[in-house]
Amino acid sequence: MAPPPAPQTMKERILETADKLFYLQGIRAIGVDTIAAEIGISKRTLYNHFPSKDALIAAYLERRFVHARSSDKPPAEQILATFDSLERRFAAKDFRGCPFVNAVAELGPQDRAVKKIAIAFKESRRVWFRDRLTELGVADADALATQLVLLVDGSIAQDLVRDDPAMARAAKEAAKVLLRNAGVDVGGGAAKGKRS
Amino acid sequence: MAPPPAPQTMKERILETADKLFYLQGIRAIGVDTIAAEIGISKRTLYNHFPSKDALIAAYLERRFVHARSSDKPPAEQILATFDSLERRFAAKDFRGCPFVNAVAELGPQDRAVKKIAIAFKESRRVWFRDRLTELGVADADALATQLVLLVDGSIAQDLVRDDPAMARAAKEAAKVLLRNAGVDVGGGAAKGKRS
DNA sequence: TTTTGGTTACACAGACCTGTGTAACTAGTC
DNA sequence: GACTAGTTACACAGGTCTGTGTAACCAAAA
Repeated sequence: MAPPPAPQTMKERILETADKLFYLQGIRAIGVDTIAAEIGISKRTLYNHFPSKDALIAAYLERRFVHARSSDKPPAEQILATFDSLERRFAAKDFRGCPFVNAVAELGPQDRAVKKIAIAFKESRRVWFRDRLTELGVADADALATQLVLLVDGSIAQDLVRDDPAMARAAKEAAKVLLRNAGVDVGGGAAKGKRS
Repeated sequence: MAPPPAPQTMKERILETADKLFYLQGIRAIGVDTIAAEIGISKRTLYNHFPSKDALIAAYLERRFVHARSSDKPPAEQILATFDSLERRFAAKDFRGCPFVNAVAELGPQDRAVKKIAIAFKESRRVWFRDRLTELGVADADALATQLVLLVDGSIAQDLVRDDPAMARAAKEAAKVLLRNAGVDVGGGAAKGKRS
């Protein structure tokens, strides 16, 4: 269960450090010198592993692209658990928004490569939601999945500027309403009614 | 009603151009040289009007901070119209996300000044929603207002990476469900039920 | 006309950036 | 021991950036 003692390769160490600095401080704000210095290697070594900073940026984003997995818990629970995990991440003080959105924001629209992977990531999450909703027998799973990712990305953006983990809880409450409205049982009463 | 023929001041011309370039290409991506060149003035003139690039950035964000006004239309309509206007803006090809979120994303967390104005903007929009909801007699206007801004920011983030104006429509549909759930009449049937 | 305020052209300091070139060093391997 | 692969230190080219200094210029006001 514990990952192997990790005889971490040089490439991995570079990526790990680039990840930390790029994500926390911004891609444009960090030079390759800084990354090399942080690890304690020479800039030359870094360039021996990555042909350019662009390649390093691409690898950084690829590495951030973790595909969500589905557990054996009930789909509705899985969906709502997404927002709980979001809240935990917001509470951590090394959270700084969605790396893909940030990358698109700071690298601009002309960087096709970055945009492509960002789109892929967003779509993968939407599909994950959709599949869970389909399992639940929701009629228009596609539309509802889109609405759920809006709540996810909205809470991320809000937390980025406000540093308020409660945004995740607000998103979860909204998600519950949307799910109930689609006929999904999420506990705590039927669709309508502001009773208590 | 029409604004005066605008004997635009130098300062205004600089701000206007800075706005266009900062917003479309990114704050870090644009140098003061570029802005001056675009207007056809010397860099010296620019620095005669703004003491530093930071000051220009601050002024750029201040200028973007337009307070939403409320019309005399019914509050529910006003709320939903927000998403229509969002969709129109998404469709325009010079839309590139929320300038405040983008600024925070690319300038990093240490830039207190930028973060402050970004927070103020986000909060002003939340308050606008809340006030409309209070007019409607919604019980927990605060909570619902937060959920609505999540939908707004979520659709903006999604459109930024996907260039898909339909995100605004999806947000609007979700907003309708949330409003109905709070007892607001938004036309098209009562709260629950997927009847057509 | 003279003065004055804003402007221009242009050079430049000082910093930082990406990326390369090179010679020396330090393992491990045959 | 000899060979090899990866690494290091370091200089440097060539570019960009912010911000300043300076002398000339131009137009409108006094």
